Amino acid sequence: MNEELASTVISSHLESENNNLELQVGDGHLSPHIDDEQISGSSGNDVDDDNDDNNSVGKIDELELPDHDFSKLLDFDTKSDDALLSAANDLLNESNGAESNLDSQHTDLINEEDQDVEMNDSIDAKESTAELVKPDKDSPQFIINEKNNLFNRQRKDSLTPIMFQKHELPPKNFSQLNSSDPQKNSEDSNAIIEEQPTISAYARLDFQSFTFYVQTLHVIIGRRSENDFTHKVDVNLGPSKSISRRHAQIFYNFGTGRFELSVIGKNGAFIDDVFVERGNTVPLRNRTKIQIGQIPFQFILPEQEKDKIQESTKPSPDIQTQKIKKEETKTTKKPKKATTSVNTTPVKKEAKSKVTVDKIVPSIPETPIASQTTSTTTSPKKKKQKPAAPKEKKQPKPPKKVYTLNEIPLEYRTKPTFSYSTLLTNCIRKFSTPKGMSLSEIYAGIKELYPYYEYCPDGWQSSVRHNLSLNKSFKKVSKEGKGWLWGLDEEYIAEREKQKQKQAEAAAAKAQAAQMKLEQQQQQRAKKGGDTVTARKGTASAKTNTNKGQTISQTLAANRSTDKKTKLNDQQRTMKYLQEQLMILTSDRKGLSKPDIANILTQALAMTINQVTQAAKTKGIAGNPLTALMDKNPQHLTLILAAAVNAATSKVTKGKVKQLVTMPPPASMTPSVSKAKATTPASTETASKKKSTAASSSKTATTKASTAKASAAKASVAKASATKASAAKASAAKASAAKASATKVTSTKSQSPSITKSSSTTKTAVTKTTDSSFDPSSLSRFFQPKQPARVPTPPIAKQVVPQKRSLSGEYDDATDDSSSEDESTSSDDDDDEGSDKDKNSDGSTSSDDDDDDDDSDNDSSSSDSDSEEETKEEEKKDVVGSASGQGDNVDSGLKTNTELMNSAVEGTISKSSIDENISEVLTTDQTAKIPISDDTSKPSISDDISNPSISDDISKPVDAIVENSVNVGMGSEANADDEDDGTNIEKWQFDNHEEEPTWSLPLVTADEIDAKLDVDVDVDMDVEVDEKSLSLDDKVMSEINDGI
DNA sequence: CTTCTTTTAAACAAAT
DNA sequence: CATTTGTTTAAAAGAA
Ligand SMILES: [Mg+2]
Repeated sequence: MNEELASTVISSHLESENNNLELQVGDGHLSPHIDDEQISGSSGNDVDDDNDDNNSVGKIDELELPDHDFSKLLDFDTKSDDALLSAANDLLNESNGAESNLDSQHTDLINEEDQDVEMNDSIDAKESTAELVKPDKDSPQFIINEKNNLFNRQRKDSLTPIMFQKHELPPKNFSQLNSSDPQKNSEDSNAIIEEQPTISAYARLDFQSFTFYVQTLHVIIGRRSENDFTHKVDVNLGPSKSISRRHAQIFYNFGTGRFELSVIGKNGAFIDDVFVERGNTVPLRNRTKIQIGQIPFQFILPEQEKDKIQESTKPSPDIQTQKIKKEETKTTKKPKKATTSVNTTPVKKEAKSKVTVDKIVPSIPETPIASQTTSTTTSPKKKKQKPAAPKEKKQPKPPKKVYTLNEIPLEYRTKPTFSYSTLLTNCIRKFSTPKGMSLSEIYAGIKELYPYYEYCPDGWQSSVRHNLSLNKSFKKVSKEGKGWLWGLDEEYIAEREKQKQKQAEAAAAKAQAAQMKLEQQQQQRAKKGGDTVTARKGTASAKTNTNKGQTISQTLAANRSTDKKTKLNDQQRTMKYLQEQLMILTSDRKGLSKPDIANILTQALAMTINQVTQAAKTKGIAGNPLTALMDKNPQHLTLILAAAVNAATSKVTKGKVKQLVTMPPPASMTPSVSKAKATTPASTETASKKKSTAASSSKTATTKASTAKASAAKASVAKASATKASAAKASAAKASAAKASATKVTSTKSQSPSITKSSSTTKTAVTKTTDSSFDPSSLSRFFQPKQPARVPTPPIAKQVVPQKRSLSGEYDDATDDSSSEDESTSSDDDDDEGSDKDKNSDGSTSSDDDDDDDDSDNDSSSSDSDSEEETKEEEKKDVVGSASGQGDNVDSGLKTNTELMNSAVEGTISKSSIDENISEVLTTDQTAKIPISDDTSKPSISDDISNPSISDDISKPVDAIVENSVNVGMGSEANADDEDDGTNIEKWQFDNHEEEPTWSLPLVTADEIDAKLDVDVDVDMDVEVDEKSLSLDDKVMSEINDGI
């Protein structure tokens, strides 16, 4: 039933769109009569009406989609499409369709979604229309009322197809929805897509993964799950419950002559980073940032952007908006004259002329922040203002802020490579009191240790919980109000380590033995003369193939080199990492042409390599410094890369563009690794918790006192970090990431991660502070640690992060299922008094306990019954056999980042000799070219790449090497779609790039690079680098030295 | 291609 | 009634 309708509607829409396209002309102004049309209009097809409206109104412009301009918002790959589609259709699974959508990129399908929706609604449409339009009612209230009616309106916008490329229609959607005649739909859509070169619309909404064209004067934005046919929305933000079915609407206010957005949803929205409560209406300016739920997008008005683009890369001019707030909302109502009427929708011509902006709006003269943007380090100002606004006293839940790339300090944009178990171990070691740490404290601790987690979405917390419960290394030490205080099971950890080592050794021995054998065999063969080349088939595993039948030389190489191999791999890994980071850093091309970008990237890479190498040499450090740096402290590397990119940029553009990448304030970055970081975000939640009754609090307090020692220790640590933080901040106004936290930091510090519950009074105060200062939610979806959306994406998939995970593995034995056994076995002492204890716990806990427990679970959840069934099964836990790994010593044991780093460095260094390193580096340099261009030069396959013959390489021509490296760096796909130019480029690692654009390599040859380095670049390097990179290097170096 | 580890998500239960 | 906190189970991605 619905399906049929749907199909019909869709087709009609499509047609209509075509019409629109044709219509393009656009008359220009918005004439009042339009209203009439709209109101009266819409009989039958909504669509038609819409079109009419458009026509009458005149659509202003055609937007071409200069993707590059909006590179941030638009670029990227197809996969997203799939995601969207799936989300749209149904896939609840994907769950936050929103998120997945966002993450993914590219064209949208929303249209389709819309269509669906529309269909459903189509019926209702008519009446709604009437209301909408009435110009008079600008007032928000009015609007709101309308909403109540829900169903009604239907105007939809067009869907524009945007470019689309590859993604063919998603069969799924259509098939599902319109079983009736998928073909038709598909065809239509295709047709449209192809045909339309430009799109007529009043404005557009740029989402991360798609673009919505506003082609009607009223657009409803909200939530809608697939099966929900009760209402329709023009822009479907996915199933997330945090978004109301009708969360916001964008409409044209004839009175003020501009588009405005009314927030209808319960949870409000962020407009230019300012929280706007439900019921308020705010004017939309070009590039106004909007965030609803977890979905950020931007309102874009047509205009000629080209020029601007360059200058103001930054999309957000926000500040004023903030001020606007409610008051402004009111402004809407202001009577204003017709004269300006058109402005908002600046038709190219008319708009310009008319645009007298409005005095009405106070905002305008903002400082040209945008322009400064790059140069000034940007960050400071932005911070998030949200704290102020969002804090409503009411119940409304504090929405979470999603950070935008630019809002996140460079250092914290990349996910730490540590596994969660390592993260937890480090965190607990650092902050835990003997009694353990509560979950919230752990969260806070991790954020403090690794600020990355401050800015990313909260998915990681789920992983943390998962690890705590599943991994035996973590045990419940004592109970706290609601949950448990977690601690480390040192014994368990120790044992595990042992086993591992054993295994490792065994493996190593084994490997050696194997090699020996092989060697012998080969030698024999050689003698016989049977060494004819057996081409190596590529078994991927390096070792394996190496051994397998290879030439003697190869064999030899293999033998001597475990090192070599690793080195080579390291090198590849490093190059890959560097390339990826560069792509990430330069995601915003700022209008530069490909050749320029290619040039810049190439030079930047060369500079970075050169710089780091030099520094290392100076310091007399051996080993491939780049690899060491990458492993040890990627943040620094990123900074260096950023500096190099900027240096290269200004060089290439001859000063036109000084900063392609936003640099965080120098001071801020300096933070020594070893120490705790300044920013302490922390316990946001605490607030809620505090509620603890006075009694309890008092108890706690007591507890604390008793525990003093532990807490004291903690406190000290915390404070230390705090102090540093504050100092740092003070020194440099950097503002960057740190932001508001200053106050907060202190407060937090005092609390330190652990304290949450304790200090009652103090706590409250503290908590408050915390709240105001910090706001963890918000626009961050850009990056995020998580895996790609679980969309059914087929092949693709690339790994973003080059870094290797710590394979060693710390987890546990994990999976052991028979938890029961262990417990029983381990026996610890259990205590069962559980229930009693719990009750008392609060009280008793506070007092003593001391050692008391170790208890492993027991009471609470333990399901003993179950245990019975399972028998031990394979117990072997101890034995464990996993094999492989040689992993050296695992880091699990490591405590501090510093330690980790040091250890890493040592290892690296020890292996290689200086000379070799240098040579390697050089080689790398040559490799340095970064290809840019979309076409698919050719797909290189990972497999092939995987095992390049190493030993031989030396002799090999540079070219070969280059190829390898290149391949490694970027993914290639066979069929590329070209189409967009600037559009795709890179994406956040978080996004998981599935497919990377394929780059062809135009580039510079090794010689060229050398030349550049020698001549121009060098100079630049010195200049630019001195301050930033160099300083960084020094630090790094010093650390390295220390380590050594 | 299979196995093992780790990460992400979700569904649920319990406690607040 | 909404959140937290914990357990479990799946599935997907990576490394071996
Ligand atoms: Mg555990």
